Amino acid sequence: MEIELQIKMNEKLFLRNPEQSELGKKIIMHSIQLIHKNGFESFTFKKLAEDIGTTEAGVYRYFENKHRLLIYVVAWYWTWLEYQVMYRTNNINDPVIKLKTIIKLLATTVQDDLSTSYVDESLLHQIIITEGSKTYLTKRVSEDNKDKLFKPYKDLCAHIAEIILECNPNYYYPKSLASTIIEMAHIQNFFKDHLPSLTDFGENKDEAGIVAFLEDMLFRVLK
Amino acid sequence: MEIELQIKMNEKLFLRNPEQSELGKKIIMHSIQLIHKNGFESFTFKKLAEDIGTTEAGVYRYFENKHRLLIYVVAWYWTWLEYQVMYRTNNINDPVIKLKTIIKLLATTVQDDLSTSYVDESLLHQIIITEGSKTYLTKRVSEDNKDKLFKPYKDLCAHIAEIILECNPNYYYPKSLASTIIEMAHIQNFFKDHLPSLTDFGENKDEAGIVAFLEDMLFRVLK
DNA sequence: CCGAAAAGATAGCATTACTATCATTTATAG
DNA sequence: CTATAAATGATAGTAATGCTATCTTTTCGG
Repeated sequence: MEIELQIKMNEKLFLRNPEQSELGKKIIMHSIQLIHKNGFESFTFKKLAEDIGTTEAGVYRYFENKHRLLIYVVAWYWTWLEYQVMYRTNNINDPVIKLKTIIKLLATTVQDDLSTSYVDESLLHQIIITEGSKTYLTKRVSEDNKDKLFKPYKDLCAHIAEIILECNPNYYYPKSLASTIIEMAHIQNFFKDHLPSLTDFGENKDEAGIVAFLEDMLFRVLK
Repeated sequence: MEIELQIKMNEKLFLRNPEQSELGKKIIMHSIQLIHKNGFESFTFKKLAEDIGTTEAGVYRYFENKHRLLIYVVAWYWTWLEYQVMYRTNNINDPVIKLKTIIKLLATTVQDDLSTSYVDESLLHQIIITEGSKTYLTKRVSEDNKDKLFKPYKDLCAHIAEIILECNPNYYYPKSLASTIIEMAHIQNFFKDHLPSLTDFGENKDEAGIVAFLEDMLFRVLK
């Protein structure tokens, strides 16, 4: 039996639900490819439409603008990752093992999850690393936050903070430590590939060093 | 005697040196104000020119484009901060006190330094928090890095890494820990103000909580 | 098979991100 | 003090971007 993983997205993120039509899924799929390839700055609805074989107006029927689309795919990723976290830490009691699992999920290139046919999670992971913070580093952040556009990220952060408290109930900054781990899993990855002198990891090495660094940091802090 | 602090900038950052003319200084000053006010995305050379009372073409004579101008002001800030760090940790022997001083400089709203007349460092600090990472989160990062545009940031990071090693010569990830402290000083500030549930600091509180969190983290890691 | 919804096709418009040109002002060297 | 080079101002123009509008055709559900 094949199982399609359906992720329910905040309705404010789109004008028409892209999961409910072929064109919508194409928009998501090709957006991920194009943003990954050329970066978010040079990504336009015109180029996307040409890539898909539809028109600019067609894309605008699904998303208000490219920033909303970015928030959509990023929120999709966080929701998917939260699901992965739940799935893989289910039945585990030791919070230390849970946290190690989470760090690996955050910092390691995910393999494409076949149960979500039109989303390539490994490309998406790269997009999150480079473009993820651009979703909130705007003048609109407070309005977007009121519309709950960042809820998946915040949920994951809260979830990690809880496990941190399981590990050490007296630790004073669980949420900041959680957001630090999340952000650093990405930033250290970016630095490793593009500005390696800001890290202790060689450029050609894989993410194992980052995982080791984050684990070391996290568990030293939680002692 | 008045002392003007002159910061020598990488020549690749500009077409004509903005420090050497009135118009150039106005460009820097008003850029900082405009980017701070409306955000980098809505900042254009047209608006800047109108603000100053010159023309778009006039601004283009100094900077290739707005991204270069952003890198310029961000690099300026890092150079200036490195100077502050040197100045304030000079004569201090204890690396713990040095690191505490640095954390305070990184995370706390700086007061406007009068020895740099056309730059408002407190506005600049806010810009670094919100826009700083956009300087390198691009497809051009490697070319820009080859042109040494990020050298001031990297120098500061290396400097902090050295002090970390003074603190604990056996610590294995000094550079990654340094970049983590730098980045988190900003990101936790942004989260505190705009997405407070990702932190343990109330929105109306000052940066003292962030300083405490970073110190706690850093010295637990370095034990 | 009908009506509604979605998609396609095309047009248009204000803004952005530049480049080019030429006239005028300002600085500076002889 | 003038010649002249450099910097600035003024204006124009162009391709791309970020949309909105409208009208037609296709698709789909009842």
